[in-house]
Amino acid sequence: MRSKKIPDIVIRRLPLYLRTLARMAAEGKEITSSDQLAEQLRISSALIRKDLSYFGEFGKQGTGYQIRFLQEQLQRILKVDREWEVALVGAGNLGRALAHYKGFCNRGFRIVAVYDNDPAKIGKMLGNLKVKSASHLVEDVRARRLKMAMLAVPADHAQEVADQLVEAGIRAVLSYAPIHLTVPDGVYVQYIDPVVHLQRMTYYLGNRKHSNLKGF
Amino acid sequence: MRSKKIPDIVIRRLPLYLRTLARMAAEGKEITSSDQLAEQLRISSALIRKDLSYFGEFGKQGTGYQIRFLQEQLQRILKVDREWEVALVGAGNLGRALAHYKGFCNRGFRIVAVYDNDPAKIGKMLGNLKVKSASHLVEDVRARRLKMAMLAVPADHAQEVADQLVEAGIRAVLSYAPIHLTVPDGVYVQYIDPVVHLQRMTYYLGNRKHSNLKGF
DNA sequence: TAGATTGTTAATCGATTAACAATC
DNA sequence: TAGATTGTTAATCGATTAACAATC
Repeated sequence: MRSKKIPDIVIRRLPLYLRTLARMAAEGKEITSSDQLAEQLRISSALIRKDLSYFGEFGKQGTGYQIRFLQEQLQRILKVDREWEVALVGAGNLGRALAHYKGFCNRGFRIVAVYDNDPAKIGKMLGNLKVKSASHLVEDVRARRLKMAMLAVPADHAQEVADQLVEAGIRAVLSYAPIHLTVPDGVYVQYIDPVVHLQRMTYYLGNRKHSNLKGF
Repeated sequence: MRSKKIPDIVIRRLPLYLRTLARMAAEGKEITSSDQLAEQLRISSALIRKDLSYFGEFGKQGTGYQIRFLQEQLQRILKVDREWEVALVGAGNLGRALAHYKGFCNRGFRIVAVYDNDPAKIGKMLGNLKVKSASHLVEDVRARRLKMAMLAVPADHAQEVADQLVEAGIRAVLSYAPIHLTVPDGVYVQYIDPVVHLQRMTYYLGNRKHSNLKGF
């Protein structure tokens, strides 16, 4: 089963399954079905069953899936059955929001260091972390063997910082800068750009205030 | 050309084209080609030409695309050749970061109102906006005829706020809450959940610190 | 048992790519 | 003109769905 290459599009859905399972577990549910998951996620139940079947047989005919068990399996598959230590670069408003965000810790991640190049910010506390000088980034990240980083710096510094992160041994970057980063093979980048998401919706919005006035 | 339904996956790429074009324009370039765009975006040039051809003929054989012109066309298609007024709900750390973010204004969006239900935050300034009570949200948003909103509230309030936004006439929501929102047909939702993005990368990361020790 | 739901196959659907005539 | 690049078609590739035997 693990033998043939699993499509990235399948991998990309697994975190969504995990999130829905967590929700169900929080509601006290113990068992679910591909139909229930499908309804929550607005995809077909066949797709969910097929996705899961790449990795094993996690359900029981006639019953469905044990939520706790399926969570554990997906966490293992996605390698979030552990805690990844993450570096954060950028201690501006966005960096602060990320540093304070409570949602990382129980889903596999913890920010363990914050860097900035602004002397006014270096030394200040962000949550329970002291902001360190970006000049220590490379040696520091390498010494701690960090593999993941979040990038919350202005667009015009993003590539430069990305280069440093790669040099320091970072393998996965979550970038909030609205530019495409160039990185070597084997380094993974995901982007979050709120404007892109907003622009994906405006296409579908009618032009006029009174959209019930069809044709006018 | 506008007659047959355009696949959503095409629409989803247009903002990325727009972003790359903006970058090129900022660098002083005036003309580009599907090959150049493709290289930047790591997709095939044929795909770019095909995507654009859904909407018209924007290039010139032998020459390529006038960057400024293509930007204008894409902005028009995505309806971001205007400024959309956006409501922001949630004045916590994330809300603050969004309120201060400079990247909205020149890409079609402006936050014009901020709401929170925390008495300690109501009345405070967030950037140049005064935080208003969430109790005014519905009448306020409706009166201003706002069509878009950003949701930066804790997960356990997100659905409730989403319901209010829909009631107030909001047609598109960008949600930062890590849960699936249920909304009526005709209301569009996009999600930003950094943990999902992180979890999409860990699958590909080796387990061990010393990943050069193959097999051990 | 009867009912429900899985895992899986084959069919369908849709998206991407290769190729090239048109043409700037 | 010669070279370059578009817009578009047909072929390929990949993803989703429908259906159902297996089985809990």
